[in-house]
Amino acid sequence: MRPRSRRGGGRPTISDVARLAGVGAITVSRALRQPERVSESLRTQIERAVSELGYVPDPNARALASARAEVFGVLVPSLTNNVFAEVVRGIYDSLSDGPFRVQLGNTHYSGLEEERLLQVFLSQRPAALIVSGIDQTPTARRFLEEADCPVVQIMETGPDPIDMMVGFSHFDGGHAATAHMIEVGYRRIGFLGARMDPRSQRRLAGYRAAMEAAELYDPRLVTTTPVPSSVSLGRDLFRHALAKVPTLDGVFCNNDDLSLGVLFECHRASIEVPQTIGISGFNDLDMMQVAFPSVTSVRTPRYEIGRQAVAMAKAAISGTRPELLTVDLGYELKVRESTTRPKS
Amino acid sequence: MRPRSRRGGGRPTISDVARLAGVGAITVSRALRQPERVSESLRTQIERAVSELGYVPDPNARALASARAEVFGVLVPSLTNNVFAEVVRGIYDSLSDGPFRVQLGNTHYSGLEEERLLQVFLSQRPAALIVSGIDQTPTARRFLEEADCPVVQIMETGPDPIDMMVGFSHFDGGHAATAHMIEVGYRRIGFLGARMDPRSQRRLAGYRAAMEAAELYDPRLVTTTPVPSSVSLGRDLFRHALAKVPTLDGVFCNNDDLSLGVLFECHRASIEVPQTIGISGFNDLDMMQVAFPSVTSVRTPRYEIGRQAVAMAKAAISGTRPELLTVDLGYELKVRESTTRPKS
DNA sequence: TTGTATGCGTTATCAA
DNA sequence: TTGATAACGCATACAA
Repeated sequence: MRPRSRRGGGRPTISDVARLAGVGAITVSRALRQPERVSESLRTQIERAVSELGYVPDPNARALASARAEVFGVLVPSLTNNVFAEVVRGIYDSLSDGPFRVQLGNTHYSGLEEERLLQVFLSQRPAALIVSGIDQTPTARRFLEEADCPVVQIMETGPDPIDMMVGFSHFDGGHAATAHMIEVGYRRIGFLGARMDPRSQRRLAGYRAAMEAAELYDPRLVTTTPVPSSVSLGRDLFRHALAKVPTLDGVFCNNDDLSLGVLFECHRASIEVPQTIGISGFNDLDMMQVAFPSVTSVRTPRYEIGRQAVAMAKAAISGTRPELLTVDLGYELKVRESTTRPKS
Repeated sequence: MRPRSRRGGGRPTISDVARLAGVGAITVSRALRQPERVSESLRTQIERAVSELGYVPDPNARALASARAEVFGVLVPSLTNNVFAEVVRGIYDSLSDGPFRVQLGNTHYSGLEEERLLQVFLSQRPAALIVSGIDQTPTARRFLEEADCPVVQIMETGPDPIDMMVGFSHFDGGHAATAHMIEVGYRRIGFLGARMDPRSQRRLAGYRAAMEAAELYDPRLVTTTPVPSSVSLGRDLFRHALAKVPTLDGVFCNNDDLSLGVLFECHRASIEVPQTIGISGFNDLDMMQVAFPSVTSVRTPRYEIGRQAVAMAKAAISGTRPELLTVDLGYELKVRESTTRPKS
């Protein structure tokens, strides 16, 4: 029985490995992190000793000694919103094979909460930070600028990046969906929006630009609420919109929860889709193509955003900063049955 | 300019605070963790020094010195499945006000992956571990038993807990939904199941028990696949089931993605719900009550499971182990339009 | 209630 | 290529 130290739980340490392999502790450390800088004979001995003892490095000690934790700090506004769940999944999938852990924070769409979490994250000296959106508070932005690690802003692209960016244009996405509806003949197209965070605002701006270009814009067509999005809210907003504008012949929804709510309400009220009302959504959840009628939506590359953000951060960590610091992954308008009708 | 140490990034340390406050470092340490054990005068001075310097404790150094990281390790099989996203949200919400961080791991429904992640997590000496399900591999179970921290198994309850448990009976939930459908007059009730993880299996067992009790069980009524669940898969499974058993008059779906797929397919194929086909789901996603027709489902307390798991772990950490080591949070059958029809 | 000495497990530094 | 030494920043043990 090897003697147990006073406080440790008796787990083998790097010294135990060194002793068993007959080398210095620092050589073990190197063999683990930069195998190519250790002679093959020693490396083999060390590997044997490691597996014999079942040695696992202590990440805390490692972080303390190297002044750098192998942690990616990730800040998202919601954990349950499928969009961010997919982003987070992309991040985890890209990180699972390496040494990096993930530190996830839920800002609840609050800038102050983001500041607070940033401070907590920073205290660990993370290897990289991934934050959602481009509208950080001045304080949060300062934290990020002084962070001494790669920073990736995700979901959107825009001018004046803190460091790196991966996303797409919400304005363009909103514009494309709206322009499509106009193109196929809808005229009184309402905008339904919940939460109205900065990205929702830009989708609305895209909608408005398209409507104004066609001289169809009417403020009464816009129905928004700061309330968090949900399917039931989609139903409610639609009812409001219809009450306000009985001649409504289409809706562009801020996201697919809302569009699903609209679809169900149309069924319930026997409103024909796409004949009487056309529906476009945003994000293109899996179910939109299965719905009946299938729902037109703007497909957003959320999983890919997570992967790309990690790839860029990893590159920056390893010294080779990506040539492109801002990556626009685009979107794709998926035209489906809910907006398929003869031009009128 | 205070002299910067060789490696540190120049952040103030506990010694800096101690010097400024004119006390020993250990007193600062105590003032931060156990304020009541430090005299009020010193405490005030220390607090002033802390905020003046902008001191934030280094969690890595703290973990190293105390042989205990303020981290909750959380293992879930999926990040995007709304059920687990809600559980995770409950966990984060319960932990956001304290010193604990969350270390999240995605096992992808793989026992081996769970073992691997457990080893990674354990290397940090977490304050507590929360794992999904009660069917850990023998190796994973051994890791957990030797973990030297509170362990909570979530989602299900069952005999032989490793330590603590929070969940509900999936068998009972499946039984209740099926019994309800039988009760209101459905006879040829199919079971649709995807993924078929252990919890799905137990829902199936509940279905089978109810069907057998009514002498309605027929193996041809059961349609399952190991493929991950999705709305489109619900549609496909339903088509298969209908092809196999044309007399089908109802389906109990393993989860609400599937039931939504069934609902849409019924719309598309002009199959009347609930008259021709009755539908029951599982989990009761928000949208089920908005769907048309609204869908009967078994409501599961997933957010609450996350909160309760954290509460129990916190209690155990602070020495006061909960009197009840296994908590059954139950479920609730929500009867809606999709199974509302006169008895036949 | 407060402080001193020491150790936590690892890596950076510098020399061999 | 390898190793001895000294941090890293904090908490434990023990003494005052």
